[in-house]
Amino acid sequence: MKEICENEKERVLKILKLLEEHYPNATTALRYNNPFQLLVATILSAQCTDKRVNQVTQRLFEKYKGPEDFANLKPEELENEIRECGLFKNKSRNIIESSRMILEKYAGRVPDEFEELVKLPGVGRKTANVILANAFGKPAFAVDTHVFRVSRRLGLSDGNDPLKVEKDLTMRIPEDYWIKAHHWLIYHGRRVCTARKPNCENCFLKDLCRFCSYNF
DNA sequence: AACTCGGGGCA
DNA sequence: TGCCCAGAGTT
Repeated sequence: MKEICENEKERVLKILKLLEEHYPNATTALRYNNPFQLLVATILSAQCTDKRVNQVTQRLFEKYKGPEDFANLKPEELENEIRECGLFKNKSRNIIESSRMILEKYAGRVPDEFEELVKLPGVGRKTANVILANAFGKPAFAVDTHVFRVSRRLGLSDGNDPLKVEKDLTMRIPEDYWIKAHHWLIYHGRRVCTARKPNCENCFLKDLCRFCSYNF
């Protein structure tokens, strides 16, 4: 039993090492370390590429900096600024309402506790963890659809819901890898381990992957 | 659990 | 041109 666990630990570390080799430039996808600006950028990132979010926020933050600038915007004004990110009506309303809550309830500061963050409209489990990890340097593993799918295929988790996957990943991956691993798994999920037709034949992880072991 | 929001990416 | 998506909220 102990031997199996040791082998599994080694397998996880090998996976991480290969991911690091192949995706050396994985950084925080959204540039902003300022908690509020990261919050806005992360809300915008739903169902949208980070490349486009960065384009939009670069413009946006030249005009509007902090929650006081967003709180009094008319929804239509903000909608026009963020239209290219899609889902703009929801995102606009959520950003404005979150800005107001941050001003009224949190004295203009983005809260640094998970339970408070998820009270903000537009902030769910994934967004809250992105902010905790990247803006506040707190231990958190953000699980999005790519992380969820790829982790399960790799056998990093057998969880059927994002929360269980999150717990498994935090158990199995060393904490100083969490932010990087988040981006590695996303890149891999987009480039190779896609939802419908994963390119297992050319995958650099195929020898270590549960999904491939089971299917080939 | 299924539906909605939505412009952009990609085959 | 049609399908899908680096989520979250509502029913």
